[in-house]
Amino acid sequence: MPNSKPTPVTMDAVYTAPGYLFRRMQQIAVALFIEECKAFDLTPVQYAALVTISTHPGIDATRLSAVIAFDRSTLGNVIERLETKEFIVRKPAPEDKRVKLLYLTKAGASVLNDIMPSVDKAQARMLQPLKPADRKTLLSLLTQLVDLNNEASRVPLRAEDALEHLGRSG
Amino acid sequence: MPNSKPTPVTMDAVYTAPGYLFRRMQQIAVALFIEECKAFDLTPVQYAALVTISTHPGIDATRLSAVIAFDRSTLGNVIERLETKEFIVRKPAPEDKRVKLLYLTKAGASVLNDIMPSVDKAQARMLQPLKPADRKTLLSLLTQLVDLNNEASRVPLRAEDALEHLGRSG
DNA sequence: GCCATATTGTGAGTATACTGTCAATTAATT
DNA sequence: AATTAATTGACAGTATACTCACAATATGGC
Repeated sequence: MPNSKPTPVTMDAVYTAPGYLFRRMQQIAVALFIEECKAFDLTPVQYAALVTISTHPGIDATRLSAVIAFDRSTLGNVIERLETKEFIVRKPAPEDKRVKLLYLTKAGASVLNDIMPSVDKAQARMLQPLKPADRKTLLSLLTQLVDLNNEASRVPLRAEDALEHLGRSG
Repeated sequence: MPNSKPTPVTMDAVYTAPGYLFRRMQQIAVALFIEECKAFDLTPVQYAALVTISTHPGIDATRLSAVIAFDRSTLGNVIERLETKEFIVRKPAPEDKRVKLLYLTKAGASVLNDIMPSVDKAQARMLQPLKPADRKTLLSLLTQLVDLNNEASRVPLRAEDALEHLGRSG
């Protein structure tokens, strides 16, 4: 062993690290989504928010952030942009003056309906290079890993059922 | 009006989408890295840049961005922060007045050496919830997928070998 | 009823991650 | 050699994604 550097660092320290691979796949996933959905002027996060408001009409921002595992502060900006595009509206909650409830507009429901095929296409393209069996394996492992690591993230996912017990009716 | 019957949207449109899972894992990966490495004041991206400058002393910003698949504009800010922390230095290239070459400082080499165990710990924690065999499977599939989807990302990875032909010596 | 505590939305601040554009400089073409 | 191309680093702008902090409001303990 020739004695020169303290630690022989190679690029493998980057390329084989799971964190690096997750970052790359996130980059690729966003790029494919934007490419397929460019006609709709919606980002992946805005799409997720829109879906959730569609399935949970009248949800508030804090609960929305928990349902899609999204930071509350960041979500404020996302909501603002969706409101500017007139895809959603904010209405003050009658029983709690702090809360603003979120609803889809007709335009929001329409764009959500129309964008679906493009979203599906983008999602399919992400896994397309793999063999079908490998796609299933990867999705299964990823789903497990995200679930088992849920508490490790700064903004853990709190699914809909759990939310009902966290609210005012707890 | 093409659609009289709107598609019944469920949260599965979000939760089972590969793009959503990749975003969650990226969130989790960053959170674990920051947690394990908080003593070193380095982000995952800054770490990757530092490793690459260590293995490629005198690399310039454009080439660095290609080697870690990182946007050139974003990288400018990353480099600036690493310079402020005095982990790297920028030196003007003698043969090309546009180029600034990047080198580790002693403090940079030191922090890179010291942070390694914490980085390894963070990387291990990301996959820890899976069985060892599943970890290998996931890593293998992820590596394949990132490689096969390389051109889909906005900033494709251009590995070191390819770079030598893109440079001045082509 | 009152006070400590918690929640909600919001704001500032930092750090990716991308799109453009731009001037300075270098390389390629004629 | 002179015009054109391409490259480099920098800047502005947008959008996540997180931190901490704050005022307004609501809740629970007493």
